[in-house]
Amino acid sequence: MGKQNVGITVSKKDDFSEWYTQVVLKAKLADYAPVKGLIVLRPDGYSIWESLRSTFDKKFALNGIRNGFLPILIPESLLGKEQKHFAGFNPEVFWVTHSGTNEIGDRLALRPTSETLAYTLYSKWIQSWRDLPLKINFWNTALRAEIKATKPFLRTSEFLWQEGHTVHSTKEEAEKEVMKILDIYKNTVEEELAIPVTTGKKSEKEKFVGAEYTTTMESIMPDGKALQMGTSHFLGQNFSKPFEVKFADKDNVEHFAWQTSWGVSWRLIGAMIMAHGDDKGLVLPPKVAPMQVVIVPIYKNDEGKNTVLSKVEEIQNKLELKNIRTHVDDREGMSPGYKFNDWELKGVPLRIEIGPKDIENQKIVIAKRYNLEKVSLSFTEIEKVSEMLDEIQTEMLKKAKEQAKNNTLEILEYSDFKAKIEDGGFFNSPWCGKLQCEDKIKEETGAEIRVIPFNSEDNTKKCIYCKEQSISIPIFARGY
RNA sequence: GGGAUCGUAGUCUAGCUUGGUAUGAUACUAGCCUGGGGGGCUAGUGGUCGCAGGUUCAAAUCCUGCUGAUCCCA
Repeated sequence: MGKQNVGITVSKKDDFSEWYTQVVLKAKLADYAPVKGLIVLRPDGYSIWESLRSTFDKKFALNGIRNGFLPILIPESLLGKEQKHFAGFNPEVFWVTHSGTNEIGDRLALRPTSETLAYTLYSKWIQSWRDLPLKINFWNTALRAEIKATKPFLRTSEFLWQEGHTVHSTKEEAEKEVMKILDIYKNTVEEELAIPVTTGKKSEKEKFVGAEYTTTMESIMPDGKALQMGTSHFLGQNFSKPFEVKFADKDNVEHFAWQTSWGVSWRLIGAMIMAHGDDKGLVLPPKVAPMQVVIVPIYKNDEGKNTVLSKVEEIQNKLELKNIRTHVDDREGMSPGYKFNDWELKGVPLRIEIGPKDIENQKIVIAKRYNLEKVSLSFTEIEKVSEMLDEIQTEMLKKAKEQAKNNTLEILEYSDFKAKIEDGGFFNSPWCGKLQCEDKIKEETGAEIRVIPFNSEDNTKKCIYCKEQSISIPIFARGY
């Protein structure tokens, strides 16, 4: 068997974009669908999504949020109820105009997001302060016709996500909810996917259309581009007014409610691929890996095979008792070397090798995917695999944090900004708060304000563009 | 939004200029040998050449339209 085209044929450093696409396809996470801009998730890709979903569901439940389901079609009359919101989404909406051969009068949108639909229903469901807070999350897909070149997980015309929509009786409670969700997002991404994020607010220019303000978490990818990892919006009463989401308070006065919406998508999978993968392929954080340990038995003849396989089964049972997701690669007719490369391409965190030599020495060989180290363990130390997985998870986050730190620069001079933007990275640069400067910087450098980190207010510096007094130090970067 | 490149077996590809039903590798199937880092030999399977139309006795090849992908720039 040749090695041509089986593995990743470019290096992550030299051709990041091609590298990414190859990893997605060759690790069998996803494939292209026969329609422009759409992808298909394969079991290994979907399994990662299911793992994230189950973690989020647990955390949402602890916060009093339950899951619901909304239909995919939204009548145009509803979608257009909040003007700014509609104007923002309209260019990328897919429309259903016919049922069979009959034209539909009020054409139907394939949901680009569900605010308008959800709030139409919320207005029916909410009458009293006793009905609040109302907190529902929806796991579904959203459709937005992408004009730009698409990329699996990062930009596709249909994407898997969750959208949460909550309603509160007070502004304070709603704002608190926005932050609670952002916190859940941050700790889940850091703990499960081992990707560090920076949280803060979006600028007025970049906020969600229809929101009072948008909070966000952003990450810097190894190629120096920023990726939005999730957003949590404070909607104020911008939707409750047009959609009449009203409630009678304890004093019997009718009030418009205060709302939030928030979402993360399968983009997180794309971020995980970029953050941790290497020239051999995918590297999965143990917590979300569909298989955490793969065992490759090695033997020369039937007799050796029986001895090895019975030991393999014993080890597999021990690991499974500790709830470690274990797979035995007993495929015939493939050399061990082929299997090693195959599992490395697919990013399985730990590989155990057992052959005649190991049986003789009462030991196994364990290879760690994230740093390609091999160590040996005696048969009596099998339970250490649990600790190794935890350690790998920790080390991966640590490594990603260092990477992010190296990609973050303090830039005070615009000439410096322009000179270094080609290499990418997060730039901490003072800003006066004016849209004009933000626009000019975007126009001249392609960089935008990705996030204004919490506690980044600073009026002691000069705006990177106009030199007037700064109000904060946002993070500028080119984005995906 | 602007530009460039490309679509031939699961994958990568030759052939296209100068029209004659497709080349090679790899993968896949079977058997034997192998087996601790992408194995060897032998014999097989697999393609309406992205889609639709046109020119022609004849189209992967020439023409038109459509569609999809990749990369670069704002």
